[in-house]
Amino acid sequence: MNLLLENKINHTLSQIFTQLGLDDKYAFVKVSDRPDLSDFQCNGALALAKVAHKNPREIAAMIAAELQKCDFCESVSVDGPGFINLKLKNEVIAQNADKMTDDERLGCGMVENPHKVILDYGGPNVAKTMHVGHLRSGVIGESVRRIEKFIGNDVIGDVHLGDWGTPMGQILSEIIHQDGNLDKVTSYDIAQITDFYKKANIRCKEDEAARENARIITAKLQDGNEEYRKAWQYLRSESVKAVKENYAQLDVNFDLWWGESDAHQACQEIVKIAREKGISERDNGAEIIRLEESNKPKPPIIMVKSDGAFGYQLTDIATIKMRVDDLNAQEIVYFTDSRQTLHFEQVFEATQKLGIAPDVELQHIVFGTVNGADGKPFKTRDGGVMDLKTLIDMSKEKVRQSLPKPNEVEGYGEAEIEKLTQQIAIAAIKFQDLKNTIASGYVFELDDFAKFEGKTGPYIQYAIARINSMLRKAQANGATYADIVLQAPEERALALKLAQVHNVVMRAHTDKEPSIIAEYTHNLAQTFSTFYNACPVMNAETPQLVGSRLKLSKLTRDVLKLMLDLLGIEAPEVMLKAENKE
RNA sequence: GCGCUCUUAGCUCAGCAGGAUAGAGCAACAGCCUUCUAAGCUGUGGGUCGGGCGUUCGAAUCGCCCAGAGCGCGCCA
Repeated sequence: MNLLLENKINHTLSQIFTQLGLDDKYAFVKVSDRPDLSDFQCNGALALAKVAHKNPREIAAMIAAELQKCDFCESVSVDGPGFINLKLKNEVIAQNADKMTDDERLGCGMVENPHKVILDYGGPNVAKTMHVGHLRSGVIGESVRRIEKFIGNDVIGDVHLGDWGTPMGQILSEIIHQDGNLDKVTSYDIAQITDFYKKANIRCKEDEAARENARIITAKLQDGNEEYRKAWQYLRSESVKAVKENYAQLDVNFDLWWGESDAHQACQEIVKIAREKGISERDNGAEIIRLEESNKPKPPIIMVKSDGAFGYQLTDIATIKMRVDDLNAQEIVYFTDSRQTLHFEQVFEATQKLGIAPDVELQHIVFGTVNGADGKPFKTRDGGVMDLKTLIDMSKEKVRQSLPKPNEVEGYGEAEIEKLTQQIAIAAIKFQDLKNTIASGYVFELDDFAKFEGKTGPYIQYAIARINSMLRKAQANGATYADIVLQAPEERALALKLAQVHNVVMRAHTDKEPSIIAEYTHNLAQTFSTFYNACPVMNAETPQLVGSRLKLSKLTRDVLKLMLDLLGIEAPEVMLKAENKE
């Protein structure tokens, strides 16, 4: 496959560096910080000068002189303390865009050595309502799953349901507390189940005896008590149903619906391995694994609690073993908020001590919590958490107001309008989340999720819809595509922006950072809008120019759609507007 | 008490393997619909990059100190 612009430059640069006897690790360009001076810049001379104690401008001049000879540069200059600025020939950028059009991957490469990666995201719990706090993990995980798949990795998304801890005992004990037994369990719907859970939670917080009782039931459940198992099974399946509905709305998908309970068997194996390796010990009735205590002391892993139940770290360790043994995982990535940092440090260290996942890369991607205006994890005005469904409904209602009523527009009845509403509302919600870098928490502004202007999902969908409309008209007029030529600065800027797509996707992949794609997508849509405003397409001066701009627009549309797809966002064919909308 | 993370424009956030004039969206203000969807475009104003010291030719970016905020610290998950 032909190298795309930026890679082609890097490749050439690398050859030049080697030829000059310079360390080629600095042989790369980045998109210029000074678009007035250049398309790309290389800061390598500055870094090299530092280690070699030489004049950066001299080194830069040497490199620039060689670069001068290559066939793709319009101009090469050394500026400031030693920046190498290069401007590309218009034809080179144009040809690059043409090549992208011919490629079904739009110029995006794949990884050289694909491997098997398990993504652990979502993590909803049985009997707990899904709220806005669950949004991030699911939405980010889904996007990373798509990115990994696209670049060629064999990826499995696992929801890793929270279905096995003390909360299970709590809810069972609460039902028994209220009903006297578990006979009526199978008649309860999800609303009642979550209600039981809430009450169980409150009672266990206040009442020592209730806590103790829940603990006993948990242990019995895990031990295989048939009555408890049956009731639990039902609660689990009802919860999964509700969770699936929520995720379906958001278009968040999983390949596996494993839960903590599935690791039960493997937990016992881990305990055995730990004993054989002599790394476990008894402590106050519990069985533990001690961890590093000198440099950065960590509390030990409590494998088996003094009441006989397995600790939750053990469940995660056992799950790693299963993923390695049964799924041949080579990389496992967890997506949780920052509160679990220590937990995963413990789990990873213990996994290493146990030797159950040699050569497997374990990674914990930490994201900040979704916060309210007070900087604390988001709560609604009445102090509760807002559930996911409410959020989605609010966004949908806002979208509905901006759309025509069913059958106001020909071909758009109830079903079509509903689908449009769904697509736009979900785009607004997901993009609002994905545009933030993973690591930082963000403040949840309810209004932002129903905003469609500026850096939002609908803004990008709108750009796509306009191009679609243009392409439809072009087809009706019998216009055809032609080789891309770049005359106006706006079309040059657009073609140059398009050339970045491969690197953007690769960066999003290595950093596991969908926001890089979100940022780029918005930027590309913006660049297109500027072009669209400045350069008439259908009414361009010559048929050749019409064809060129048409092709450039179509390429933009395809890249935007691909990017949205990698974010897990759909692009509707059209964006309709309500009559009364200004 | 110990540890981790954060503090950039009025608001929400980028930028951080040191580098040229610190960016975007929102909000504010001024323009642009008899030509391809105005959910759009163009322009203006707005910043002691929490504070201080240091390393460096050069610091939002690296180090130390201080202040403020959040989170976590063996039987909850």
